[in-house]
Amino acid sequence: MSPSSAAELLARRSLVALCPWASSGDLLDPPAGVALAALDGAALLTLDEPGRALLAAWTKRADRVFLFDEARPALRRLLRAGVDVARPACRATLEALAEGHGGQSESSQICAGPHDAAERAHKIVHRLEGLLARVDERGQKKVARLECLVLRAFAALESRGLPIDVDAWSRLIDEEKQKAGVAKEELLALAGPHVQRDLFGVPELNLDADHEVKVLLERVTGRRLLDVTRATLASLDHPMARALLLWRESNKLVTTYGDAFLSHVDRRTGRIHATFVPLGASTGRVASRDPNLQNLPSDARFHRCLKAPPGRALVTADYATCELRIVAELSKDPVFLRAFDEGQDLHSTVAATMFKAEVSKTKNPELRQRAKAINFGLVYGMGAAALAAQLDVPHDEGERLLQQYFRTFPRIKDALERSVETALQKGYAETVLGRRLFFDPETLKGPNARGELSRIAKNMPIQGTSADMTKLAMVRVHERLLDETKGSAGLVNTIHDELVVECDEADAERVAKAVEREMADAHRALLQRVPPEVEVHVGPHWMH
DNA sequence: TCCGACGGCCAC
DNA sequence: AAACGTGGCCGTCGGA
Repeated sequence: MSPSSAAELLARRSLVALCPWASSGDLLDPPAGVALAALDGAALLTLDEPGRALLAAWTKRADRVFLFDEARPALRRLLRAGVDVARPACRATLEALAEGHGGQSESSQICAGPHDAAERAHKIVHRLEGLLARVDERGQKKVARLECLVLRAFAALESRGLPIDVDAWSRLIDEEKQKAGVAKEELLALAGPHVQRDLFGVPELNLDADHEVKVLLERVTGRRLLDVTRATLASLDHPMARALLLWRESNKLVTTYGDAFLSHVDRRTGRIHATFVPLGASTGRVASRDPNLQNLPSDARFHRCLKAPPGRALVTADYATCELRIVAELSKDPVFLRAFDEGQDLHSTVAATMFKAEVSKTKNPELRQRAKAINFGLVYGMGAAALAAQLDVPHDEGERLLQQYFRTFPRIKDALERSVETALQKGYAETVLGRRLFFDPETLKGPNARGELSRIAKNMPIQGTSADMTKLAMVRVHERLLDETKGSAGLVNTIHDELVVECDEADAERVAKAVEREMADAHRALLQRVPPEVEVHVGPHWMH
């Protein structure tokens, strides 16, 4: 088939399936060509210059939808060829929403050649109607629209990559190696003869082997241990436990964020091109891997290494107290709403209301701490035991606090219970956008199933609505920055309720305003009652 | 060489 | 730690 038949197809049809083929598995390499398919015809297009220009002219249009088998990797490849798809649709995404499971669809590899690509394009375009009907049956049409649109932003984000100062980062890791060594020496000195040494005096102790550590600590302290987690070790109040904790802290940084992490810095771009899985979590949250860019140490030393190149800047923007604002919106609790309307410190207000005392960050801070623990815990469907543990008070005190909380804020109790009711009656929990988490009837027959369902049903609408909001914000921010900066500015990371954008230094203030505005508008599109609060920082590096 | 389960721990 | 939600990565362990 000739380019002219591709041109004809693209002009004629507003929905076209598009499957790229490529010889390399590298997402930084552009595809060799694409297969196009509509219900009434098909064409192949090699991505040499005339083909590329033809395709790019059609894909950028808002009145043309391009259906992919797996959109995100395909969009990444196309971006490397200078082809941006404004309105992608994704078979795998729709499938996930129709099936009600997460996003790790059986990874359909890139097509090796035009034949495979043509076959796949034909297949998906003919299956689309049925697939959309199943999505609709599940009530996930609006969610599907957002999930498809946001793939463009994710592809661009992955393709752009996160900038990092590898040398500065490596120096931090070296420091941590040093600290880990010191901590281990300290620990060995404290252990003395309790640790065996081989012929050459090398201690036979593997601090990574929890069982060895447990045996050693039990011997030295004379106490029985249930486990060797941080909390247990801290409660021992023993110098050897403290040395072990210091070793763990540094060793964690060395193993997880050292060479293993830096191996993901791309040779060519010097940046990190992680994989983002938009439906990676059952709640609608995004997952990130290879590497995970959503659990980098919050330590400012590390954030300072995530640095824009010379002449460039990073804009960091996050939704302040996002989940508690969602709780306020869902419950319409007057105290919560008023606190947000008036810009009060919510934890202080909650503490003052439930304890009938004056509370601020400096006045009666222990009451504020209690309120804060409950505020966060309620988002997770926390029980009295967990609260008591968190606050280090007796169980009945935890019970009492929780009761007092729900007596003071009955609408919050009602809202949480409504979620559980819906889950039991309809079989799913739901976000503000209408994203649903369907409960598997099989797994709900276990003895602890009721409690688990209850916690998930309470948490999902909150966590999931936050995800709805951030994804909507990503779509808006991505489009706005394309319009305003012609692609010089763009997203480089997203962490649940935070966006990181890279731009020219000269544009930074304007970009910051645009990001703030789009995030606030995304909030308002979902939550009508509670006001948004977006915190924005501009700097040479990631600020949080 | 790979796999999965597990304990532990990083993030929100 | 815990009857506190969502993830991913590390190392060990036991097994193919």
